Amino acid sequence: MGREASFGEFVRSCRELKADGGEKGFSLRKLAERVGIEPSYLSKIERGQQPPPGEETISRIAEELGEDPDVMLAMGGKVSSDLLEVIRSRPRLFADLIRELKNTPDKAVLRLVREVRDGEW
Amino acid sequence: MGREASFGEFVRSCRELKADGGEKGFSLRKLAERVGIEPSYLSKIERGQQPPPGEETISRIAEELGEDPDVMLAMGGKVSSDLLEVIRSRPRLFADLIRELKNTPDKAVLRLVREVRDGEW
DNA sequence: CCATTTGTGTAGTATTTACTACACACTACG
DNA sequence: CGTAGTGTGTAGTAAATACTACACAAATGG
Repeated sequence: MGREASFGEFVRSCRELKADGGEKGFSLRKLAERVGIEPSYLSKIERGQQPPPGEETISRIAEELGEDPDVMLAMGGKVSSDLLEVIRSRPRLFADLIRELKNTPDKAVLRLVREVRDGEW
Repeated sequence: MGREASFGEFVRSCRELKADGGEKGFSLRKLAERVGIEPSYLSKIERGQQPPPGEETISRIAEELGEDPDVMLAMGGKVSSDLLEVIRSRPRLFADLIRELKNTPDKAVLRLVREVRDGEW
């Protein structure tokens, strides 16, 4: 129940911030409509009464709320399927890399990302 | 049907190699017993008539056949849950890294893995 | 030739996932 | 005051997931 609740709480707080922030159109019902799900379903999700929805739905919620889809997916206990695809294409390589980086501090990983991006090798 | 079939074919060929290689105890039934599933189920999986089994079962099959679990999971269209856990713990970091590495050649990724392992930073 | 072992066919099932549909009560506002 | 919009409760469902149980026919082996 822990993860479901925190996911829902996060969605709700994001939505209420948007709503209070003058940007109208973020009542529970409006968000549900924009995302394409039933209001009652979203209500249950926000209160942790229902587990987080599917990947597509989480991504659409994140998009509507201006949040990072990967972060929101993570809170929902999922990982974007395009990332899974990358891993599955070269499982040995990525399994090793990710396990190696498991206990590596953020800073070092971040540096690695930049190294790769800038092609410093 | 493509992925399911190739997964099954791979399992079958591994098993038959083991069986023909003198190492007894790798008939379909024996493997099924060792893994803890019904023979008929394994039979259908090997022939691609049934989609690949769950993560735990795939891992046990790989273990029994002396194959790499990550590779076998990948063939079954899955990614080990411990890797997912690592990604979910720092989604922004790992999402960026993995997408960055999507089109990076094996050699370069491998070098990265070694760099991390040897702590060259 | 009889018992065992082998792979396979058929017919299910329990659980999880990812939702919908509709009715209800409360509040707000014009 | 009514009506529009708000969140929520109840009661479902279709499809996917991950299997089991049992029976059968062909091959194998002592």
